[in-house]
Amino acid sequence: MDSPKTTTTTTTTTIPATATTVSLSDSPPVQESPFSNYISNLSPIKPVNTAHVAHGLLGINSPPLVFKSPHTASDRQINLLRRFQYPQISGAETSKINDGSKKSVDGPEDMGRSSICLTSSLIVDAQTSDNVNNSEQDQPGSSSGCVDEYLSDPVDADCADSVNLVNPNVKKSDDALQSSESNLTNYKIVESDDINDKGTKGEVSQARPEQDGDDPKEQPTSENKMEKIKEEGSLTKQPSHVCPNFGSDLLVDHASRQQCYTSGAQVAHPHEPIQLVTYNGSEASQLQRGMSRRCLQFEQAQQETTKDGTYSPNPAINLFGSISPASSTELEILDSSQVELTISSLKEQTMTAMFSANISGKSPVAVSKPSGIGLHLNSIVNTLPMGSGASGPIMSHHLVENKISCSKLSNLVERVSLTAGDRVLQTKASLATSSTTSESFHNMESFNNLQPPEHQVTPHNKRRFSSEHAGNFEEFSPSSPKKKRKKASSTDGDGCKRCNCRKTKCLKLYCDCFAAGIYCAAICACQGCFNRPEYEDTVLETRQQIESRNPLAFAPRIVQHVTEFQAIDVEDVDLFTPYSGRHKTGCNCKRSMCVKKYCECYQANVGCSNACRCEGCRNIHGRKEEYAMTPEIVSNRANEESLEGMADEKLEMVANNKFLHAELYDLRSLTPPTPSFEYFSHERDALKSQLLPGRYVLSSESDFSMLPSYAKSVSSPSNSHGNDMLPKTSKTLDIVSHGQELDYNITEITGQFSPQCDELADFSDHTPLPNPSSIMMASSASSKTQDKANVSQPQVYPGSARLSSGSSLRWHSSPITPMTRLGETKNQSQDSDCGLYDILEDDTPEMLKDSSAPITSVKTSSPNKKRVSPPHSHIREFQSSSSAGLKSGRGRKFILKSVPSFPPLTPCRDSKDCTQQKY
DNA sequence: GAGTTTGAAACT
DNA sequence: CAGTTTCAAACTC
Repeated sequence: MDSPKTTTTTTTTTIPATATTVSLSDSPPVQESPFSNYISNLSPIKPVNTAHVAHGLLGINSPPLVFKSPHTASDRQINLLRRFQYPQISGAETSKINDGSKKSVDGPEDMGRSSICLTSSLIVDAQTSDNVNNSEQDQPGSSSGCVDEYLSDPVDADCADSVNLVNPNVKKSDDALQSSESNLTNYKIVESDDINDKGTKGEVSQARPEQDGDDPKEQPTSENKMEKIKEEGSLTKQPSHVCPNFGSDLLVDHASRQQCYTSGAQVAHPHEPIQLVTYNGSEASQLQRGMSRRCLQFEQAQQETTKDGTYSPNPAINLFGSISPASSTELEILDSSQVELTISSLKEQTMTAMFSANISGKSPVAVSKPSGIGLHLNSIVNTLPMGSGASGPIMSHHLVENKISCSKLSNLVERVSLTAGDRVLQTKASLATSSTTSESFHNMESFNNLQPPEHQVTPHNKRRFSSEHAGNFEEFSPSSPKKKRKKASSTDGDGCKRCNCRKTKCLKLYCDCFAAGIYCAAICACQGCFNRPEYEDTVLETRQQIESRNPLAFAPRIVQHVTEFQAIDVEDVDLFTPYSGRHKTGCNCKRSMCVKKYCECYQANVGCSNACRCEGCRNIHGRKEEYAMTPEIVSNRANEESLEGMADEKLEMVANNKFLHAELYDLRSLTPPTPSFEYFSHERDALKSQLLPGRYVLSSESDFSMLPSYAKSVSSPSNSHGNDMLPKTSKTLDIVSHGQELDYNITEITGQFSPQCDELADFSDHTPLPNPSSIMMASSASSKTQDKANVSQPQVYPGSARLSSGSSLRWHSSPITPMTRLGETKNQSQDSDCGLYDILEDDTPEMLKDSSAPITSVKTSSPNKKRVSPPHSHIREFQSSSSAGLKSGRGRKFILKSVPSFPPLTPCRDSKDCTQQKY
């Protein structure tokens, strides 16, 4: 935490994680105290390091996986759901899921871990493998219940376990490194994790055994995972360790992983996790393992789900509580949700949720979107609502993303997209909370459905999480069946989706539940439903058939991109969020003008893209036309708008920006859920108040007034959004400035919220809130920063600077303590942010201009890449390169540089620019 | 609540 | 790959 560098170094050595684990296992207490100390001092930096390492590797490796991620995500989601739809994926996933469920059973700790672990989605895999191997089981954990451990647990468990499984040596090395670098929080975390894992081993082992025992299939899958892990080698593991900080992005391998990482990064950074650990204590550690694993699984998908985070069982709750005071509301919600849901089922979700919470730290919100990303529409939907703000429904469950699938951000969205999830977090407290709760419920339900036995408190909750996780909490809200429909179907509430299928037996993609990889819930009004746990075989078979026809049929449809702008957008958007997101296949609207939910893009709160074949697109989230528009155009428009002050134009601008970002992100393959948006939204208000006055106060306000009308004109449905939009537009114009302002605001907020927030705040400026958002933000921010940098300074290594900024941000956030951050945030955090902001502000125009070129390139590649590439880690990379080929070179370079740079960059350092920008 | 509209999914 | 049909959600009344 303290020093990114150390973390980096550690990360490099991360491999030693095993060693750390060993040491931990050996003398957990000792380490703990040091860890705790370190932790207190430390910051996420380590994660960064790990991430660092991981990035390179993971990022590289992961991308492809990422693509798969949809599947994976879906798989994971599925697993979560318990549906092991796909034997293939499902196998591994299922194993994970099982593990997760078991772990979930184990306890909230897992949740905590998961949150922590989230950082290392890889870890998850490792964990899963571990579960299989269960070398981890051994770990006795001593666990200190210290936060460190807690944090570490997730990581450790994952990493350590995985490492152990894979390479004991590696662990040793890691340990050595850690010992040497014990200071590094990351290592510590890892170690702690290990310890926890070990400590929990007993528990874990139990849980695992269950898992193992549960599904033979799982074992194989787990083995597969193990193999993968092995292949990836210590690196991945290390990354996992690293991930937390930084790595989240790098780790991307799988969207889920990425998500995890990102979240983990957030988590790791923030002290919150630590706190959680401390709170949870050994128990947490025990549970954590399971949690972490589950989380891992889920997390991937879940980024979004994590957002929800509501699942976490009581323990989870504890974690939450400990985690983010700021998010207390969320926590509370979660708690309630958790209570309702059975612990077991929830565990995973909770894990995610916790993560999200933790991550968001402050903001529960974070989660949401996640949802959305990469999710099926369902997931998306979930996210959307979130975006809408409080619309909670979507968010609520979702998000964040998510069956899982991302996002992000979301969060656990019902159907998380892959990564589901996309993930995204977004959170604003209110939104987040509501959304989260809903999500959590959904998750719970899905869980229950998935896991019949243990936890299913409810008979069937079918709900699924969609891969994305977004979790919809259909069940959650289960109001009347009919309501289900509306709400369920879309976003309503919660995201839980409910279907009303009559002829398809819920075995076709017509069924939202099925499409989301979720079992139908009691809430569903479907007739002759076969999408139930009891028909698992049928479901799986059907799924396979569908997949055979279209491998991506269950992949998240929406790829979220957390864009830098998102932060900005967030403000304006209010929650729409997902600007950055894009629909993979695009819509084909002819009469709805993409302003109604008939439009999948609109429904997902994402703008139309080139992939769309819509006619007369009026998508408020971004028109197809705009999508194609280059930054220059956007900038021009912005200028015009500023001159004209036309709300519509502003909207367009925003959309353009979003699109641009989206493109960039897409390229990056970031699918981070937009959950964070919500988070932003919260801040946004504040920001708005501030911002508006500043630049566009009048204009903005006028815009607001205009917006509604505009929105109406455009589309009635999104009026609220439209309102938000207006502000956004104004903000967008001012984005740079906003960024500054935001920073301030954020800083404040972050200070209030939590350390984690700091990071987010730094990035997002405003995102202080939610971790998930932070994650998202981070990814987005980083991406944005990079993008901007790239755009603005294509030549420069802006990458380094950018990266540094991004890294710094993260670093700052993680390393920096909240309070410090507050002060620093302005200074340091801003630094990082500043970097970004500076870039943005200074560059904004330039960026737009510059970006235009890159963007175009990006556009070309983006869609696919989005999917393919892993989430966050890639995101950054991509971000840097986001635009595409152009950037790709840079991007990679950046990435590489970024990795190294991060450590050096340390958060504060970058601030210099920030100061300038701000002032 | 019933009926219509819509666009994706499924089918040919 | 294009066109048509089927389907369930979204929407309207």
